[in-house]
Amino acid sequence: MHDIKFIKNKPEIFDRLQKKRNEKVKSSEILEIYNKYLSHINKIQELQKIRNNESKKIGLISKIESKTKIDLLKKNVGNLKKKISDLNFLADKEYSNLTRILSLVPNLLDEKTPFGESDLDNKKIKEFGEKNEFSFQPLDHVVIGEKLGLLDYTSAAKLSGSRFSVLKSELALLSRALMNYMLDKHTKQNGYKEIKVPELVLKECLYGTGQLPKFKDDLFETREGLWLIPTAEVSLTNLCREEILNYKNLPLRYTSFTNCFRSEAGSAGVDTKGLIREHQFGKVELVSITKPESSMNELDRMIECVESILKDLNLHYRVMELCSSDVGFSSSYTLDFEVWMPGQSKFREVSSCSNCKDFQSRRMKMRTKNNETGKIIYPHTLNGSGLAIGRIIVAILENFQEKNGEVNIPKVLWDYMGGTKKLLNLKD
RNA sequence: GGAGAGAUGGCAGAGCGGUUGAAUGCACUGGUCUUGAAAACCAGCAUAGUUUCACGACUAUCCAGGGUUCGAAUCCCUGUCUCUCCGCCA
Repeated sequence: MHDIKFIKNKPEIFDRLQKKRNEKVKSSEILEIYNKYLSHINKIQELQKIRNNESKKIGLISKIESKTKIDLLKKNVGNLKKKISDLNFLADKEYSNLTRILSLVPNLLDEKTPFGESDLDNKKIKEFGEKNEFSFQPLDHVVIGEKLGLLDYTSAAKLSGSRFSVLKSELALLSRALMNYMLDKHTKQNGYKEIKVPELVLKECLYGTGQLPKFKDDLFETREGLWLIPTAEVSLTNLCREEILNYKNLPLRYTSFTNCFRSEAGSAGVDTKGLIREHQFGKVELVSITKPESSMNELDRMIECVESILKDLNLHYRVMELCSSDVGFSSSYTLDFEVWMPGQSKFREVSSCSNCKDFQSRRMKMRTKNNETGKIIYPHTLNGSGLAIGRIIVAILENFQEKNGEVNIPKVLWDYMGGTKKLLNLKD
């Protein structure tokens, strides 16, 4: 949510940065509604002041004055009440109009975010490792998994239809190993606090992080009005919704493994089979809540935490700076991590790290009191995948496959795999 | 799901329908004292909004939404949540 006073004071910046996103909103229409609202509010407060004074007067003189005189006073206040409630009705109308519009306006882009018209304009800022050499034609993860008898899409379709997976035996274990390894890394080495959170949340949470009201169609809603989270960012960030956080405790760093649920409404026909794009997938998430001035440093730190995992796994990846058309609704500046997938001959996103600045904290009324100034301020929120389990499984299957169809497990996972170092082809 | 109790400032916890935005304690901030710290003492300390160059003034808020009243933290209704007891259940 935007600070209306910012729009009022710096309309040209607001308009320029929204235009950079290709958004149509104009500060002028927003301010017009806001000014109408203010004029009602001013009148209301004036009348309320009179009402309060008159009521106090009645209380004071009620024991001395005659009944008729008091009744007259009461009648006058009664008239005021009617005017006040009429004006309140008008003010409420303008206010809900204002919030309805503002709730659909995306975050202001950071000046660092490059301009671009599609994901083709994203800028590569870093690359680590290099493409594996294969003496044979590397296979896609679905083929590898099915050949090994560890991925079962017939069963998945029987249970839940398309965009679901059934993982078996060592592959199910690999999924669990990755979760444990990543959580251990983030809690023991990277300073994050592990939290186990609900995966069904109230709509207020989704409003707070920015998925609602605009992206309703991407989410699953239950009959009871609870919503399945599309990412643990929702649950973790909303832990601090409507809180005044202790300034001294910042930054807060949370990590959690959850299942994530996405309807994938807009991606019909794309990646319909496999672990790349599923309705349900596991992900370890990182969330940081920081003082405003240190959020960009925190993003750098978060990136290192994500990189530490990719390096451990020995994966070839690149870091992309998202351009203006590709940065998400709530984010101001985003970096994506893409891992090379030889079976598909392309880089695929496995993590996205965003600085949402005070956009989410304003939406969810998360605040903190600056000790030095005594002012109430909005902290900055950041989130990053650390990482998406399904896509990392794809990366492992495709990058470490051998000619006979077997797959080597990265060394850091051996202990987590109970000593299993390789996915064996037991069929042949 | 049934029966009862409750929801007040960062936390704990008072509060007769009329200067109660709200006692008190803790926490927090500043000061005195101390080599430093602790302790003690003194002072400050809710949030949102309007208005003002500023000091300030004003308005709203005691879970949420309605209602009664000239006036509600205080009375009434509805909802949400929490706790205790019973039932059911991973």
